Amino acid sequence: MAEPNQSLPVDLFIDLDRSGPVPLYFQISSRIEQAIHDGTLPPGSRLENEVALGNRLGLSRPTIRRAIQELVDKGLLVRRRGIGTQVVHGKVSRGVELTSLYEDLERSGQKPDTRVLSTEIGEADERMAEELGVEVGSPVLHIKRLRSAGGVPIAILDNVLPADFTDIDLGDLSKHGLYQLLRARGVTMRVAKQRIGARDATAHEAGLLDIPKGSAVLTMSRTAFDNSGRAVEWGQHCYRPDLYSFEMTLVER
Amino acid sequence: MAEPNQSLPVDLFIDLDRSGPVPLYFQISSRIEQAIHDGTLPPGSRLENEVALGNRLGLSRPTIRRAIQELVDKGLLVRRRGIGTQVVHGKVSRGVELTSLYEDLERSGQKPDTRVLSTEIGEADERMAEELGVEVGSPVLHIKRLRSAGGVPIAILDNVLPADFTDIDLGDLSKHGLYQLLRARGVTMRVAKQRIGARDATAHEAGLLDIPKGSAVLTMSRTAFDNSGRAVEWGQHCYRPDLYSFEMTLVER
DNA sequence: GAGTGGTCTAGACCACAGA
DNA sequence: CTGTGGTCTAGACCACTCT
Repeated sequence: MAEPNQSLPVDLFIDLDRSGPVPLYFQISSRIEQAIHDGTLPPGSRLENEVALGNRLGLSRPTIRRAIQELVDKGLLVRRRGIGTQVVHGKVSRGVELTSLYEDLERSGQKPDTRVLSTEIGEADERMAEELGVEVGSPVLHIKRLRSAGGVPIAILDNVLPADFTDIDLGDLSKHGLYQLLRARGVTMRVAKQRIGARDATAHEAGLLDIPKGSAVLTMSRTAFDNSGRAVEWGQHCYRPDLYSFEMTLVER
Repeated sequence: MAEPNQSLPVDLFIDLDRSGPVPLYFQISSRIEQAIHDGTLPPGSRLENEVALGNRLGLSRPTIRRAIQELVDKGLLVRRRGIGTQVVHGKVSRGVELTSLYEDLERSGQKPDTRVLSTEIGEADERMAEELGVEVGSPVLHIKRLRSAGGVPIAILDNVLPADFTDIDLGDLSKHGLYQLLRARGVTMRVAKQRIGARDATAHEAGLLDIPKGSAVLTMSRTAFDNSGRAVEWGQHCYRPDLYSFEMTLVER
């Protein structure tokens, strides 16, 4: 009863698109992920071994391996040498991908809303210079926003951007996310380093977030880098802890 | 000045061990990581292209690719098609691997210390059953601990383990970490799903953590799975926010 | 011994960026 | 056009787990 299922065929492996832009390994991993989410591959069940899967699909083993590895990295599958590949137990099957309650609100029809508190072009102080990797005193764009959903305040967003972005269209900030605007300018985020913590809210923060003075806020500070490795944004955010949390999956490497 | 360095040779690629148990791609990625941390490869500098690197080291391209990919996943390198591979800017080079201030304390000589508050073998309630993937009413081991460093309380740890571990040696809990004990029993953690949040401390928690009643605590709840995909542990922890935070690196996939 | 994943090779063609 | 990373093939040998 420890290993309830033998290897499953998973018939849904027809119609691979070899000419389109979608990589084969991605097509495979998507199909397997779908099979896990809809219960075709229940928790604990074993996958076919890599070689057999490759033969049956007419693909080479490295391609199959990469497809499976994608799902191992996502925390959906577990592999053991000499044993095989199994689906992870737990309510993994659905809903665990969400990163925050904010997205829950967004999905449930609550429209996110942003109020720009202030924008200012100033000079980088020591801390900003360090975080962004620029010279002290170089021009930076400092943005403070209040993010709400369904009329309820959720987070205070404090961001600093290097000189290149001082000409950003500030009017768009109330309509689009900062990352959305940067992407529209051709910037693609690739790496972010962040720290999550907590502290008591200041009186000002408590007022903005509509919570009792001195109660807890969840904090996150993050520096993001684009695809050339250059710092693009440094943000210090604080969230209403009853409306926001961070969810993640860790995989042993 | 945007691209300050051309590709660097990085001479330190001799003495590869082809017979030992350490994979070649790991030997390569370790050497590159070392070169980044000691400044041989400064932020923004470009690596040699994959083919040239492979030829010079006498390795195939897939092996080189895998080595580089390891560091891309760690957030140390960034790749662009048609451009090349570059070292990420920022103080990335060192010190960002630490996961928490707790480890800072540990490194600075403050010995971590654990006090077992209570251990109890009980029946799984609905929540525990759901998190651990066991039947409601099945036996579970419930452990509560207080973790300190240098005599200062840092975290309250509340853990629930399934039936298999009810015979764990509870005396060891004050001397070793829970994960350490599980590993000694042959259990290897592979996947963990966790949620980080914040809230006001209860009076009881405030007393244990030696903080003012009602001030903020950082919370983390986690379910861990072993290499067969089975849930092994469910924990609900709360931390003193002035002594603990979570640091992580995100990479766009 | 049989079956599995882990590693590695030596090529190939393609998509994209820049001069 | 050249140079780069992204994908893919068709094999090979090894280490590990279980029977």
